[in-house]
Amino acid sequence: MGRAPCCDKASVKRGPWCPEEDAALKNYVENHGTGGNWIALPQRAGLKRCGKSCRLRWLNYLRPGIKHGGFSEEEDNVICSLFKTIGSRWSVIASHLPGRTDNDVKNYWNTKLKKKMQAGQADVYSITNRNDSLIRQTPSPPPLPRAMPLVKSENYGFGSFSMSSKNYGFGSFSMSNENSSSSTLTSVDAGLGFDSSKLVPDSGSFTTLAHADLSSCGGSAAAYAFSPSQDISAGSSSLSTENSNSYVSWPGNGGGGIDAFLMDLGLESVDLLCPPGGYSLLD
DNA sequence: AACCTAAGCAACCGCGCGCTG
DNA sequence: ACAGCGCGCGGTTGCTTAGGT
Repeated sequence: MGRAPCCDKASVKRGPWCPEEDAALKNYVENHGTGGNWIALPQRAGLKRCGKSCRLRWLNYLRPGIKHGGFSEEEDNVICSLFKTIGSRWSVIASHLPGRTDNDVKNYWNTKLKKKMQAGQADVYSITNRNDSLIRQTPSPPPLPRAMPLVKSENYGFGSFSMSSKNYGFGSFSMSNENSSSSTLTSVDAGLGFDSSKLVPDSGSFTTLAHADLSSCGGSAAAYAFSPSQDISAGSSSLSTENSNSYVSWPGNGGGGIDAFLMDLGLESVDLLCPPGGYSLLD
Protein backbone atom coordinates (compact mmCIF):
# COMPACT_ATOMS: atom_id res chain seq x y z
CA MET A 1 0.00 0.00 0.00
CA GLY A 2 1.48 3.31 -1.02
CA ARG A 3 1.79 6.37 1.10
CA ALA A 4 -1.05 8.88 0.93
CA PRO A 5 -0.06 12.01 -1.00
CA CYS A 6 0.41 15.12 1.09
CA CYS A 7 -2.02 17.08 -1.06
CA ASP A 8 -4.38 16.73 -3.98
CA LYS A 9 -2.04 17.15 -6.91
CA ALA A 10 -4.93 17.91 -9.26
CA SER A 11 -6.02 20.97 -7.31
CA VAL A 12 -2.66 22.55 -6.56
CA LYS A 13 -0.46 24.58 -8.86
CA ARG A 14 2.96 23.18 -9.63
CA GLY A 15 6.08 24.42 -11.33
CA PRO A 16 7.85 27.76 -11.06
CA TRP A 17 6.56 30.38 -8.68
CA CYS A 18 5.36 33.72 -10.04
CA PRO A 19 6.14 37.03 -8.29
CA GLU A 20 2.57 37.34 -7.04
CA GLU A 21 2.76 33.97 -5.31
CA ASP A 22 6.13 34.86 -3.81
CA ALA A 23 4.71 38.11 -2.49
CA ALA A 24 1.66 36.40 -1.03
CA LEU A 25 3.73 33.75 0.73
CA LYS A 26 6.31 36.22 1.98
CA ASN A 27 3.65 38.59 3.19
CA TYR A 28 1.77 35.86 4.99
CA VAL A 29 4.78 34.32 6.71
CA GLU A 30 6.17 37.69 7.74
CA ASN A 31 2.86 38.72 9.25
CA HIS A 32 1.60 35.46 10.69
CA GLY A 33 4.54 33.08 10.76
CA THR A 34 4.14 29.52 9.61
CA GLY A 35 1.91 28.66 12.52
CA GLY A 36 3.84 25.43 12.74
CA ASN A 37 1.68 24.00 10.01
CA TRP A 38 2.86 24.20 6.43
CA ILE A 39 0.03 21.99 5.20
CA ALA A 40 -2.63 24.49 6.20
CA LEU A 41 -0.59 27.55 5.30
CA PRO A 42 -1.29 27.77 1.56
CA GLN A 43 -5.04 27.88 2.12
CA ARG A 44 -4.70 30.55 4.78
CA ALA A 45 -2.37 32.54 2.55
CA GLY A 46 -4.67 32.18 -0.43
CA LEU A 47 -2.21 30.12 -2.41
CA LYS A 48 -3.07 27.19 -4.63
CA ARG A 49 0.13 25.42 -3.69
CA CYS A 50 1.12 22.32 -1.79
CA GLY A 51 2.30 23.07 1.74
CA LYS A 52 5.59 21.36 1.09
CA SER A 53 6.09 23.49 -1.97
CA CYS A 54 5.45 26.63 0.12
CA ARG A 55 7.92 25.48 2.73
CA LEU A 56 10.57 24.80 0.13
CA ARG A 57 10.01 28.12 -1.57
CA TRP A 58 10.26 29.98 1.71
CA LEU A 59 13.32 28.15 2.99
CA ASN A 60 15.26 28.18 -0.24
CA TYR A 61 14.33 31.49 -1.74
CA LEU A 62 12.14 33.89 0.21
CA ARG A 63 13.56 33.58 3.70
CA PRO A 64 15.53 36.68 4.76
CA GLY A 65 19.30 36.43 4.58
CA ILE A 66 19.45 33.88 1.80
CA LYS A 67 22.53 34.11 -0.39
CA HIS A 68 22.56 32.77 -3.92
CA GLY A 69 25.59 31.84 -5.98
CA GLY A 70 29.01 33.36 -5.55
CA PHE A 71 30.44 30.69 -3.30
CA SER A 72 33.76 31.76 -1.86
CA GLU A 73 36.93 29.70 -1.71
CA GLU A 74 36.42 29.48 2.02
CA GLU A 75 32.93 28.08 1.57
CA ASP A 76 34.27 25.61 -0.97
CA ASN A 77 36.72 24.34 1.61
CA VAL A 78 34.07 23.98 4.27
CA ILE A 79 31.79 22.05 1.93
CA CYS A 80 34.57 19.76 0.74
CA SER A 81 35.83 19.10 4.24
CA LEU A 82 32.40 18.38 5.62
CA PHE A 83 31.48 16.22 2.65
CA LYS A 84 34.59 14.16 3.28
CA THR A 85 33.58 13.83 6.89
CA ILE A 86 29.86 13.30 6.93
CA GLY A 87 28.93 12.68 3.33
CA SER A 88 25.87 14.14 1.65
CA ARG A 89 24.18 15.54 4.69
CA TRP A 90 23.44 18.81 3.00
CA SER A 91 21.40 20.35 5.76
CA VAL A 92 24.27 19.84 8.20
CA ILE A 93 26.78 21.23 5.74
CA ALA A 94 24.53 24.20 4.98
CA SER A 95 24.21 24.94 8.68
CA HIS A 96 27.93 25.73 8.70
CA LEU A 97 27.45 28.28 5.94
CA PRO A 98 25.34 31.26 6.98
CA GLY A 99 22.80 32.25 4.35
CA ARG A 100 23.17 29.04 2.39
CA THR A 101 20.48 26.43 2.00
CA ASP A 102 20.84 22.71 1.74
CA ASN A 103 19.44 22.82 -1.78
CA ASP A 104 21.89 25.50 -2.80
CA VAL A 105 24.84 23.61 -1.36
CA LYS A 106 23.67 20.38 -2.94
CA ASN A 107 23.28 21.98 -6.35
CA TYR A 108 26.64 23.69 -6.05
CA TRP A 109 28.27 20.42 -5.10
CA ASN A 110 26.66 18.46 -7.91
CA THR A 111 27.46 21.00 -10.59
CA LYS A 112 30.80 22.44 -9.55
CA LEU A 113 32.53 21.12 -6.48
CA LYS A 114 32.21 17.44 -7.24
CA LYS A 115 34.14 17.88 -10.46
CA LYS A 116 36.59 20.23 -8.83
CA MET A 117 37.23 17.76 -6.06
CA GLN A 118 37.57 14.83 -8.43
CA ALA A 119 40.06 16.78 -10.46
CA GLY A 120 42.07 17.62 -7.39
CA GLN A 121 41.58 14.34 -5.60
CA ALA A 122 45.18 13.33 -5.90
CA ASP A 123 46.20 16.48 -4.07
CA VAL A 124 43.50 16.27 -1.43
CA TYR A 125 43.98 12.64 -0.53
CA SER A 126 47.62 11.97 -1.13
CA ILE A 127 48.27 11.37 2.51
CA THR A 128 51.11 9.12 3.28
CA ASN A 129 50.78 6.72 6.09
CA ARG A 130 53.82 7.56 8.07
CA ASN A 131 53.25 5.59 11.20
CA ASP A 132 50.28 3.34 11.59
CA SER A 133 46.99 2.16 10.29
CA LEU A 134 44.88 4.86 11.87
CA ILE A 135 45.47 7.33 9.11
CA ARG A 136 42.80 7.09 6.49
CA GLN A 137 43.78 7.01 2.86
CA THR A 138 40.35 6.82 1.28
CA PRO A 139 38.08 9.80 0.65
CA SER A 140 34.81 8.28 1.86
CA PRO A 141 34.58 7.44 5.52
CA PRO A 142 31.27 5.90 6.47
CA PRO A 143 28.63 8.52 7.20
CA LEU A 144 27.84 9.25 10.79
CA PRO A 145 24.89 7.37 12.19
CA ARG A 146 21.75 9.45 12.03
CA ALA A 147 21.24 9.16 15.75
CA MET A 148 24.48 10.96 16.50
CA PRO A 149 23.83 14.44 17.82
CA LEU A 150 25.22 16.99 15.46
CA VAL A 151 26.10 20.58 16.02
CA LYS A 152 24.04 22.98 14.00
CA SER A 153 24.34 26.65 13.29
CA GLU A 154 27.05 27.31 15.77
CA ASN A 155 29.89 29.69 15.35
CA TYR A 156 33.11 27.99 16.22
CA GLY A 157 35.34 30.79 15.15
CA PHE A 158 37.41 31.14 18.23
CA GLY A 159 36.13 34.63 18.83
CA SER A 160 32.78 33.29 19.96
CA PHE A 161 33.49 29.84 21.07
CA SER A 162 31.11 27.55 22.80
CA MET A 163 30.67 23.85 22.91
CA SER A 164 29.36 21.54 25.52
CA SER A 165 28.94 17.86 26.02
CA LYS A 166 29.11 16.87 22.40
CA ASN A 167 29.05 13.24 21.55
CA TYR A 168 31.18 12.60 18.55
CA GLY A 169 30.99 8.89 18.65
CA PHE A 170 34.42 8.52 20.14
CA GLY A 171 33.66 9.90 23.59
CA SER A 172 32.06 12.96 25.00
CA PHE A 173 33.77 16.27 24.91
CA SER A 174 33.07 19.58 26.49
CA MET A 175 34.73 22.91 26.22
CA SER A 176 34.03 26.55 26.79
CA ASN A 177 35.48 29.94 26.22
CA GLU A 178 35.92 31.53 29.58
CA ASN A 179 36.85 34.82 28.06
CA SER A 180 34.14 35.43 25.55
CA SER A 181 35.05 39.05 25.10
CA SER A 182 38.40 38.25 23.63
CA SER A 183 39.29 36.43 20.49
CA THR A 184 41.49 34.04 22.38
CA LEU A 185 40.38 30.57 23.15
CA THR A 186 41.30 30.48 26.79
CA SER A 187 40.23 27.18 28.09
CA VAL A 188 39.49 23.75 26.85
CA ASP A 189 38.06 21.24 29.22
CA ALA A 190 38.69 17.97 27.56
CA GLY A 191 37.05 15.92 30.26
CA LEU A 192 39.17 12.97 29.40
CA GLY A 193 41.17 12.42 32.51
CA PHE A 194 44.69 13.27 31.56
CA ASP A 195 46.87 16.28 31.44
CA SER A 196 48.20 17.44 28.12
CA SER A 197 51.52 18.20 29.73
CA LYS A 198 51.90 14.49 30.20
CA LEU A 199 51.72 13.93 26.51
CA VAL A 200 55.22 13.31 25.35
CA PRO A 201 56.53 12.12 22.08
CA ASP A 202 57.87 8.61 22.23
CA SER A 203 57.17 5.17 21.00
CA GLY A 204 54.14 5.53 18.83
CA SER A 205 51.49 4.77 21.41
CA PHE A 206 49.70 7.78 20.06
CA THR A 207 49.21 8.94 16.58
CA THR A 208 48.59 12.53 15.73
CA LEU A 209 45.66 12.58 13.38
CA ALA A 210 45.33 16.24 12.83
CA HIS A 211 46.86 19.54 13.60
CA ALA A 212 45.27 22.91 13.40
CA ASP A 213 47.05 26.19 13.34
CA LEU A 214 45.36 28.52 15.76
CA SER A 215 48.11 31.06 15.63
CA SER A 216 45.58 33.83 15.20
CA CYS A 217 44.37 33.17 18.70
CA GLY A 218 47.71 32.36 20.16
CA GLY A 219 47.85 28.62 20.04
CA SER A 220 47.51 25.43 18.15
CA ALA A 221 45.53 22.26 18.51
CA ALA A 222 46.30 18.73 17.60
CA ALA A 223 44.11 15.67 17.59
CA TYR A 224 45.34 12.31 18.70
CA ALA A 225 44.16 8.80 18.32
CA PHE A 226 45.12 6.46 21.07
CA SER A 227 46.01 2.92 20.46
CA PRO A 228 43.14 0.60 21.34
CA SER A 229 44.96 -0.76 24.35
CA GLN A 230 45.49 2.68 25.84
CA ASP A 231 43.50 3.05 29.02
CA ILE A 232 42.41 6.54 29.87
CA SER A 233 40.46 6.92 33.08
CA ALA A 234 37.54 9.31 33.39
CA GLY A 235 38.07 12.72 34.86
CA SER A 236 38.87 16.12 33.52
CA SER A 237 41.70 18.33 32.55
CA SER A 238 42.09 21.84 31.36
CA LEU A 239 44.16 22.64 28.35
CA SER A 240 45.26 26.07 27.43
CA THR A 241 45.90 27.33 23.95
CA GLU A 242 47.59 30.47 25.10
CA ASN A 243 50.92 28.94 24.34
CA SER A 244 51.74 27.37 21.06
CA ASN A 245 52.15 23.83 22.27
CA SER A 246 48.75 23.02 23.68
CA TYR A 247 46.79 20.11 22.48
CA VAL A 248 43.26 18.97 22.20
CA SER A 249 43.30 15.26 22.77
CA TRP A 250 40.91 12.40 23.10
CA PRO A 251 40.82 8.65 22.97
CA GLY A 252 39.30 7.23 19.86
CA ASN A 253 39.54 4.90 16.98
CA GLY A 254 40.14 7.25 14.11
CA GLY A 255 36.57 7.12 12.90
CA GLY A 256 34.52 9.84 11.26
CA GLY A 257 33.58 11.30 14.61
CA ILE A 258 36.98 12.84 14.91
CA ASP A 259 36.54 14.66 11.67
CA ALA A 260 33.15 15.91 12.78
CA PHE A 261 34.73 17.08 15.97
CA LEU A 262 37.42 18.92 14.11
CA MET A 263 34.92 20.58 11.88
CA ASP A 264 32.95 21.72 14.88
CA LEU A 265 36.15 23.20 16.21
CA GLY A 266 36.24 25.35 13.14
CA LEU A 267 39.42 23.81 11.89
CA GLU A 268 39.49 24.55 8.26
CA SER A 269 42.68 22.93 7.25
CA VAL A 270 43.30 19.59 8.74
CA ASP A 271 46.82 18.44 8.34
CA LEU A 272 47.89 15.00 9.16
CA LEU A 273 50.95 15.28 11.26
CA CYS A 274 52.55 12.33 12.85
CA PRO A 275 55.66 13.14 14.78
CA PRO A 276 58.26 10.41 14.58
CA GLY A 277 57.72 8.06 17.43
CA GLY A 278 54.24 9.34 18.21
CA TYR A 279 53.23 10.20 21.76
CA SER A 280 52.48 8.48 25.00
CA LEU A 281 51.13 9.36 28.42
CA LEU A 282 53.35 9.89 31.41
CA ASP A 283 52.14 8.80 34.79
C1' DA B 1 20.35 32.41 -37.48
C1' DA B 2 19.27 27.87 -36.13
C1' DC B 3 20.22 23.95 -33.82
C1' DC B 4 22.42 21.07 -30.32
C1' DT B 5 24.52 20.14 -25.93
C1' DA B 6 25.92 20.98 -21.32
C1' DA B 7 25.47 23.43 -17.16
C1' DG B 8 22.85 25.58 -13.59
C1' DC B 9 19.16 25.77 -10.70
C1' DA B 10 14.33 25.55 -8.91
C1' DA B 11 11.11 22.44 -7.73
C1' DC B 12 9.19 17.88 -6.96
C1' DC B 13 9.12 13.23 -4.92
C1' DG B 14 9.16 9.88 -1.54
C1' DC B 15 11.00 8.22 2.68
C1' DG B 16 12.22 8.38 7.66
C1' DC B 17 11.52 10.39 11.95
C1' DG B 18 9.24 12.55 15.74
C1' DC B 19 5.19 14.19 17.79
C1' DT B 20 0.52 13.61 19.23
C1' DG B 21 -3.86 11.63 20.26
C1' DA C 1 1.67 0.49 22.07
C1' DC C 2 0.02 2.01 17.96
C1' DA C 3 -1.48 4.73 14.01
C1' DG C 4 -1.83 9.02 11.69
C1' DC C 5 0.06 13.28 10.50
C1' DG C 6 3.35 16.80 9.38
C1' DC C 7 8.08 18.15 8.86
C1' DG C 8 12.63 17.78 7.19
C1' DC C 9 15.78 15.67 4.38
C1' DG C 10 18.35 13.75 0.34
C1' DG C 11 17.80 12.26 -4.30
C1' DT C 12 16.03 13.23 -8.67
C1' DT C 13 13.75 15.59 -12.41
C1' DG C 14 12.95 18.95 -15.72
C1' DC C 15 13.05 23.69 -17.28
C1' DT C 16 15.97 27.60 -18.58
C1' DT C 17 20.09 29.61 -20.10
C1' DA C 18 24.69 29.82 -22.03
C1' DG C 19 28.03 28.33 -25.11
C1' DG C 20 29.56 25.92 -29.16
C1' DT C 21 29.05 24.40 -33.98
